[in-house]
Amino acid sequence: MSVQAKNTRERLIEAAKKVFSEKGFFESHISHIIEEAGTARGTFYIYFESKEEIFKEILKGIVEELKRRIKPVNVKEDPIDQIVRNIERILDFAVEERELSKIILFRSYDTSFSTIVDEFFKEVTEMVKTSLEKGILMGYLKPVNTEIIAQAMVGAVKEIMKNAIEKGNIDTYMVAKELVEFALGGLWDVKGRC
Amino acid sequence: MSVQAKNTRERLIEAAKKVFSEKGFFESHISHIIEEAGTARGTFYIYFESKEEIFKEILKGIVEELKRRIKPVNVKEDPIDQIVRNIERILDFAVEERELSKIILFRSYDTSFSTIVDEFFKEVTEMVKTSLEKGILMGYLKPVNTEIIAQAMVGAVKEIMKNAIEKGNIDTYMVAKELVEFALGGLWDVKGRC
Amino acid sequence: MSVQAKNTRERLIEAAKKVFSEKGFFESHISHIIEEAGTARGTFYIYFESKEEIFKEILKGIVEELKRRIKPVNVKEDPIDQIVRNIERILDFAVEERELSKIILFRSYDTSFSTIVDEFFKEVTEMVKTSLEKGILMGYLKPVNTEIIAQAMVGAVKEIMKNAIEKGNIDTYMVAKELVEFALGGLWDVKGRC
Amino acid sequence: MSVQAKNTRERLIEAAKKVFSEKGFFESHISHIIEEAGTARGTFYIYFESKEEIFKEILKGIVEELKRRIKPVNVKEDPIDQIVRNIERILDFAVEERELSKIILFRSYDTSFSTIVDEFFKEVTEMVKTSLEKGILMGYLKPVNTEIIAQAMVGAVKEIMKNAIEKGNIDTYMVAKELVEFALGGLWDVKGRC
DNA sequence: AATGAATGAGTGTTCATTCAT
DNA sequence: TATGAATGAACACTCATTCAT
Repeated sequence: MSVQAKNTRERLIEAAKKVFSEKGFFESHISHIIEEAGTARGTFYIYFESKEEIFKEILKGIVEELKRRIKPVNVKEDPIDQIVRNIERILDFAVEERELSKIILFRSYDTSFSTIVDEFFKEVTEMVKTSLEKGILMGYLKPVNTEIIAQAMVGAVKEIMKNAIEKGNIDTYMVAKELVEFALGGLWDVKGRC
Repeated sequence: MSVQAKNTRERLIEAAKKVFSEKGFFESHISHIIEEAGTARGTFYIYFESKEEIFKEILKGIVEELKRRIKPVNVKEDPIDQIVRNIERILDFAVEERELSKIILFRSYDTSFSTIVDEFFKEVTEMVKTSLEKGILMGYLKPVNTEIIAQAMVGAVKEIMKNAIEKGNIDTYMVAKELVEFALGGLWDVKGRC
Repeated sequence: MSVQAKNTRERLIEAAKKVFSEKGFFESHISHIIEEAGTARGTFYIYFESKEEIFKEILKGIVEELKRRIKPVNVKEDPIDQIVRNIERILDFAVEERELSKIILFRSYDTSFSTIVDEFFKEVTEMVKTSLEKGILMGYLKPVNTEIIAQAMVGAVKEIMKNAIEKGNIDTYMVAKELVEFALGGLWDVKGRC
Repeated sequence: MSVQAKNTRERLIEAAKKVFSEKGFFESHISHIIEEAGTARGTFYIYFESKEEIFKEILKGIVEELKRRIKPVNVKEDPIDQIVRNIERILDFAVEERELSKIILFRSYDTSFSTIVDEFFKEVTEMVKTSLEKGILMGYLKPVNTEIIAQAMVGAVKEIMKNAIEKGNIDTYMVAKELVEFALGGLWDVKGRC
């Protein structure tokens, strides 16, 4: 694959990301992508077998990047801060890569692709659940229904991501911190209660 | 409109709900709907102007039903219990009307329809935000960033709904209660802290 | 056939005339006709076998009426005046029955119907041709190419009819006279020529 | 646009001319045109946006060609001969381009297209009217009702055109001359009258 | 590698006609 | 007679994909 070719492929991917993020899978047409990329119709099919393929590649890229941003919590440092940082990095992705984030959070895609995204969120939910269980076992956390609470927490972050995409420039660290504090401390004002 | 006609229309709506919930808007075709309903092609167009129209009607129905299930919290009774009941009713919808719930939570639809659903969730978020502000003012709740927390809570319920749809028979009251307790009390085990 | 029935049939015919005159054959739909007539869909098919049939009936009615208005020229009275009167009556039809006239002069219809109208105009052309031949034989008229001139005269009247339909209230006798005088005397100003 | 493309487009136009001339606008279907042209369905839509578009293009072409054949009468040469030549060229069009002529003179088309053709004939009528007025002012022609006579003359030529289309090979110069002589001299045999 | 003209299966939609009530 | 719900063949148009150059 020559440099030129690599450029063409890259151009198509970038174009597709833009188009998919604006219109979703179904309302994006090959004509939109090649027009945006400035290539001919046939050129698209040199690099990609189908519309499905390029979409899947983009989708997998998004999921990989998101996974990369979630780092396992180690015991050497403050676990709470590590969780905040993980959420911060996820929100950063929403802000930095608005187009890509839109694709998985706002835009519609073929039922057959859902597994890719759903799988990812399920994995994350499982991770959170395991962490909660650990925290409970260690006596730090209340003995909650970990499955439910894990789902709730993932749903919460997703929704905040959506808002981050729309708002654009938010203080992701602050938001992540607020979220974690809320999850840990809850809403009750306990000042005078103990 | 005769009884027949009402039945036919109803049959088409029911068929469409099923088809849309399985395939989403784009991959659902008129042929699928009429086959499911057992009517002729032309019959569909007696009752609906287009595929868009019937989808919109179904979407609006879902949103209306969800709104109906969210009752304003009054001061005469325990507010916490009322919130739990609201969430319970929403989760009940996910369990009772799995197909309809799938449409708005899992399936893809035309960008032009998103507003209907998005508007609804924005309204709910706004409601939650206002409630939080009231609780803070009355000194019951901590002074949190109400916008962020409201979004987080709505996202949490959405995610739990998704799980309810998939799981099928869950104890919605218990789940709602768990969720509210988590939101109020947080995760920190405070037994020995005060 | 009861009186009621006759009324229904008549109502459908009148409605069809109006609709056909506005939209032509192809863009007129059964729904337009029954809406205008205030009958049910099925009622239409009690009285007419098809859209074609009712159109044909109307078309034939128009042609019959036009034929009725063209009276053979007799030798007892001034032949020129009789011709003027014939043309006047044709133009009167255009003015009195604008809708019907529109159908044959402006609106589009199925190729299979053209014969009905074309036949009529051909007959008229033949009549004019025969008259011209007679006039030439009797020495009143110049020895022209009767076929060409007959066609020209029929075409002239058709075009004047179209104008009569559009203008609405014109002095049809005057126009008919002007036309005949032109045909007989031509345009050359011969005042000083003989 | 490549040579191929131009050929394909041309082929479609030629096919459409043939089909439209045989069936009129409404009874011509895309399938007829592409079958005649020997292209695939989609190919049609590469070159034309819709059935309406290709029809309009053809219609406009006809009107343009007809306009091209009507040359303004100049004073340097015999005006009568120039008029004869104009009519001759119009009749030549009917003979040379029978298919195209059929489209505007015999075949049915959407009401929305009529303006294109009507406009043309109105323009021509206006031209004739102005010429008549000039002739009257210059004392060559009798003071007739120019509007009526102009219409009559246009209608006459239209009808002769129709005949030319059907007959096929006629002496267009002779017919044009006959027509003009008739218009100028009328039918009265004036041999013994002055 | 790159092009872009050509393809054709597949969509939504229309509308004259039928028929049970 | 009258109704109007139901029918389905037929139509214009779309768009992912192919392939000769």
